[in-house]
Amino acid sequence: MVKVRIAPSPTGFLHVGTARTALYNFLFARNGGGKFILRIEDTDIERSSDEMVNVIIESLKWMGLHWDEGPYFQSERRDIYVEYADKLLQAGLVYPCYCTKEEIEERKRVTEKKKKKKGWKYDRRCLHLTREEKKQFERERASALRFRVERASSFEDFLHGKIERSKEDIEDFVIIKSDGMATYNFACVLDDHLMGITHVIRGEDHIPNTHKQILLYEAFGWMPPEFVHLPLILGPDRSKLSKRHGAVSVLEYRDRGFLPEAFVNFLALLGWSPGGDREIMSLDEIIGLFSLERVGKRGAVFDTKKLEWMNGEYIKKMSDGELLRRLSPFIENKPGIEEKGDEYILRVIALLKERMTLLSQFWELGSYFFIPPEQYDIESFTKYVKKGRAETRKERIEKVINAFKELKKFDRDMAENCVRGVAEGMGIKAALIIHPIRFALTGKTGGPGLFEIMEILGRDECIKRLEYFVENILPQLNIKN
RNA sequence: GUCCCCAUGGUCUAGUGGUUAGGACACCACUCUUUCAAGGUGGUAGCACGGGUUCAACUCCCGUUGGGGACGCCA
Repeated sequence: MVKVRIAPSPTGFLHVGTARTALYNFLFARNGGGKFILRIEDTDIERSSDEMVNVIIESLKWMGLHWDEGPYFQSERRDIYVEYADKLLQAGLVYPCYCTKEEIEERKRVTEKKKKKKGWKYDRRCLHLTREEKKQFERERASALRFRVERASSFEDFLHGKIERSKEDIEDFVIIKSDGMATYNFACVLDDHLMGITHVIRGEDHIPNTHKQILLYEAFGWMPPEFVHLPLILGPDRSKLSKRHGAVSVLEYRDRGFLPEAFVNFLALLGWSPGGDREIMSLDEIIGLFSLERVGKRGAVFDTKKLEWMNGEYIKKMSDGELLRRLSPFIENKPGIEEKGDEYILRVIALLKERMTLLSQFWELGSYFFIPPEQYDIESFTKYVKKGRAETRKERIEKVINAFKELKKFDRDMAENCVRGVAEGMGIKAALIIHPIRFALTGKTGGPGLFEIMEILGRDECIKRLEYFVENILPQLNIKN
């Protein structure tokens, strides 16, 4: 049975790239009936935080990636790492290193300056210490443990095939830090082996690490797992996606109004394709279709525009009731929401959902259903008037108000007949009067059909807003009648 | 700089030796409409280059170029 893991580090929020890695691991496990485990790689005690652990967990849950085991914490497995490190020490495969960070940095700086290029490798100073020097250091300094690299490393990557690296290109790397904690490479190998991980699916930026890890597997005499190095997710400039490209935190996407379904669907397609033309797929469908063979080798640019499009597709397909639930965090504290109630909001959702691409747009697009316009987009409206497509004579709008006052019933058809009737009576095209009315009611020049808006607002509210408009806004327009 | 990875339109991709190189996003135009979206129709745009292999290369091999990644007692 396959067993995979996602191993994020709680030194920051869950990154979009890590999220995609998590997703592919999850998909691979679910598709093959295997296990997906969560392991928190918090060997950097300084930089790890409980808060970030929670953020990671919340992010994975939001995406619907449920794990079967864990979370395991590497910070709790320290004794295991030390025990295994000791085995390597006994076997003479690792040696204590007393160099301080500063000393190493200094030697590195000097060497690189002399060679006029980058590419420092630990100089093995502590491997060649005399007995006396060693004794001296042992008394004065804490030691780290370095792995003695004596052979080349080679492994078969699932996606890339054979990847090799000569021993000259691998430095003697630290496996136990001077604080006694394992480094990433060491903890990772031990855990992957001890936890029975069969496939290590991770980002391509780990390829250099893999060579070190292979050496460790060999040192212990263990079978390494299958390695699958996924291409990276790129920013618009084709470099590794990072904060400077904009939002990279999963929760940020949630908060901006993306649906997890859309987010996951989009991420799945960033580097994988089911073949053919399918794009909109549920998580279950993706699980059924997923295979590592169909994962590409090319880094993919994270295209927010397409994500937004996809999100809009999901919103449009979603039932109004479900949408109401999803919308709640975005509107619960807005004015008028509480008073109007779900029934009313549902009617607004029906009008707005085909115009929304993000959940957060509901309020921007339709706040006027709940409170009178706070702002009127006079600039846009003026353009309209100048094109001769809107009428702004006070009397004409007043005629509509009066006609409305006569109406006993008020639904979209009544409102429409009424407005069109007034226009006809004045001998002008209905559109000329429709535009200013929309503007008076909503403060905007675009939006759902005017008569549908009217039906929801109700007769009295329409009259109120029209009167307010005639008195207070129209004079500001500064347009000759 | 060294090592490693990659290469189909602006972006995500289908393609697996013989295709008018297909789809989606974005963009443009038209259409629909009271507006904005959505929808419909159409359009611009691509196999990085050079050598091989082959009757035949986008597809296979090599090189060049270009892009990216790693070079931490971070993960």
